Amino acid sequence: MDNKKDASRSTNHFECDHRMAIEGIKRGQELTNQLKDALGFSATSEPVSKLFHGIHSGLNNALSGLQYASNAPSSKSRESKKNSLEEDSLGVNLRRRNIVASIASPTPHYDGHQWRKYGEKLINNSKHERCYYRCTYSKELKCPATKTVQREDSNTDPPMYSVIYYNHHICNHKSSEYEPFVIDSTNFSTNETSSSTASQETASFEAYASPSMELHMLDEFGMETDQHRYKSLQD
DNA sequence: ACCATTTGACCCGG
DNA sequence: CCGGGTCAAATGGT
Repeated sequence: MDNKKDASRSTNHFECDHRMAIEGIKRGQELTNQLKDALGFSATSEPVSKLFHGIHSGLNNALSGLQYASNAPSSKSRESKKNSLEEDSLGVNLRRRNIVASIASPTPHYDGHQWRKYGEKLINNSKHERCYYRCTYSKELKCPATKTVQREDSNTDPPMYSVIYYNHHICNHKSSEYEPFVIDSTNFSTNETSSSTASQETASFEAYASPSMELHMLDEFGMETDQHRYKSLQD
């Protein structure tokens, strides 16, 4: 329409800074997760886990703020033959990718949402391919949430995957934005000892999760809950 | 037959 | 033009 590329010009160097800042924060998130893994059981003690929660919240807020600030509408004069899903009914641009969370996990699946794979790509300096998922309800409920999963190059015994979440879910939310979600788990010790034999899901663990807490939850409880489910998915 | 995944082509920004 | 993200027809499983 009438918005030209004027705004992007004046904030050009800011966008550059945003990029660097965002990269730095994402790096911080990854390292925080690695640190928590390295701490093992110690990381589950209340003061320490509160610290991690605080770190996650701070980083996540900073990330959200930066991404929101650098979210200025750019000149959209492109009109290709297939431009069907530029915007949905809510005006959400389905092609814009706003990072919501970035985690490293040995078990990137089953984070409380259903995903549908729509692509797979071998990335330049990576040994493994990156997989692209979108919310199962992206079509019915116009849910814009997507995620990418890529196995990291490091040959750790449980292979680690970098998971990046884009856009918040607008599906399946009932009353609160901070929806509690349930993960069934026998025992959720975060150290890697005796995790392979955990089998029957008898107990259920539930917790309230804020968006920043979600990072914490995903990484911390993803390990064992995913393990048996991952198998059933792959087999 | 239906639905999710696979996979090569296509799109698009840098 | 290249690299990363998405589309959509083909494929496979149930």
